[in-house]
Amino acid sequence: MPAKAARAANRTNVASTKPSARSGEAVDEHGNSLRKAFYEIRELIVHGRISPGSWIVEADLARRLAMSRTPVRSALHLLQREGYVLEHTNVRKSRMVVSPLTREDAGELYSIIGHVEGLAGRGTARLPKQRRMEIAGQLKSLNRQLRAILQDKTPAAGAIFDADHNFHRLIIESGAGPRLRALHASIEPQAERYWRLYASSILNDLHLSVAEHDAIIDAVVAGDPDRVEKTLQTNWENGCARLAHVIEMYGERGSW
Amino acid sequence: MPAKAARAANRTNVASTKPSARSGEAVDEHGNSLRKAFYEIRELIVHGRISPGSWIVEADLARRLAMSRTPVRSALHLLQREGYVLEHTNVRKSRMVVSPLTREDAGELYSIIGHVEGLAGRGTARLPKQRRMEIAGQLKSLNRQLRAILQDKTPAAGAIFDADHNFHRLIIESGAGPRLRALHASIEPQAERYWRLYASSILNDLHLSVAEHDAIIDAVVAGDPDRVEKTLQTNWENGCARLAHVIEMYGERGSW
DNA sequence: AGTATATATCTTGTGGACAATAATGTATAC
DNA sequence: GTATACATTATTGTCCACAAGATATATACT
Repeated sequence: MPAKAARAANRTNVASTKPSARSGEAVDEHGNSLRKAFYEIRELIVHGRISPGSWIVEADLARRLAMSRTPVRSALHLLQREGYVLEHTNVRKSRMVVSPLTREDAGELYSIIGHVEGLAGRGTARLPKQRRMEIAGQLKSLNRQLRAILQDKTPAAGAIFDADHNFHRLIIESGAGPRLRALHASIEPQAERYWRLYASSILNDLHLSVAEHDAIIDAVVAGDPDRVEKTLQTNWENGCARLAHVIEMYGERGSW
Repeated sequence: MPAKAARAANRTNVASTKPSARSGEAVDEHGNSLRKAFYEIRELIVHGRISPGSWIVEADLARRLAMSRTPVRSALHLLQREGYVLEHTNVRKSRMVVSPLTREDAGELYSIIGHVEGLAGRGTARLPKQRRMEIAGQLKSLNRQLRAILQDKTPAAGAIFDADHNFHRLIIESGAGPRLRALHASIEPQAERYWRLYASSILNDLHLSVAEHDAIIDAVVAGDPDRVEKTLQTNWENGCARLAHVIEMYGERGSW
């Protein structure tokens, strides 16, 4: 009776092979699996290591992340709620797939981000003048960086992304409250998915975005909430248009 | 495939003695616990049955909802990410509390909702004329309802809330894509928390909101995205101001 | 009494067992 | 050869046991 034996063994807690942390090792500490699962899976999706539209199996991910299904499962639910993953709508049994990348979705996503950042930008614009100048200085520096990278004959997509990302992040950090910040943090990486996939094709148009950044900086200096909001929205809107063009050319991913 | 072997061995399973569903009973079906937990807990929080700032214990909730801790736990994580619940930031051990209601949070929340709805409103404003007129008709009807209720000498807070809610929901449904809709669905109930708590004190000022609705309707009829967005934002902004006043008077809940 | 330490208790975090359901494959009847 | 019933496998959903951390309580010592 293997089953009974196994069960009994279980209960008496022979405990076998304790995973207890050894002396010096930087072992995964207890209590971080869910976080880890969330960020790692998100990373996998954002970086396209799991392709859009593909089929997710909890057990596979669990094995890959060297943990049990429990935290993986929770992480997937979080990711679902945030839009990284879709639930293939069978009643009472959720089949999860990586959200596909489509032109339509990109449009909605970008406009949401534009508005969220626009709202944050209003906050930034209302800061005291001194603080605003300080921020404008940093923004200028970041934009200079961006320009410099773009002038390279072989610009590294990663570096460009980081600079652009930092530019926008600075605005969020300085002008948004906790809620808005969380919202941005949950949505923004989804734009990165599109960026990464089509980056190479967008690079040529990127000087346009840099120019738009200048307009944003001017508006921050002026301390004009409406203008900051507007210029930010425009930046995302145009970014979306540039992206849409590329998607049109190369096709969507994972939607079939 | 070692997994397979293990599974096969497992399968001896004598077990039974099962809580299997009886013939006719409307037994809770397998596969809906998480959903149920999420909505029920959210409901408890929104309705104030668990007071703001109070201390959540997974096991208690699990007992209350007649299920195990697992789905409750997942639901709490979702609610945390959406802002209904806060993690008392001890590293690697999350103590969860119901988010307190504060003036500051209300401000941020309302402005986010205003902008989200504003964006949806832009979508509504861009619909073909015929559809817009149809929607405007329904909006007018809802606003008439609202006016009627307000004229009662003993207006029922619930009815008012529902009418107002439907008004805004119609705009979302008609003008927002799936992402924006989901976003709204996750944020909006949090405004309801404030509403429910301070409802009685706001009732007097509510005719102002009704007037603002008229401006929204006009803008929809005109098909002017900027104006629809603006009027919606104004509606929420003013709502927030009215609320802030009351919070100032009666104090915050759960922040100490 | 007051403080510090040990102990008990409560709560959360994770893994894994099992149950339920969907998908797939196989055999059988016709 | 096809279609239907049946068996098998793959995968998700829930529960429970136990471990790790906190918090509260009791005890010892000065």
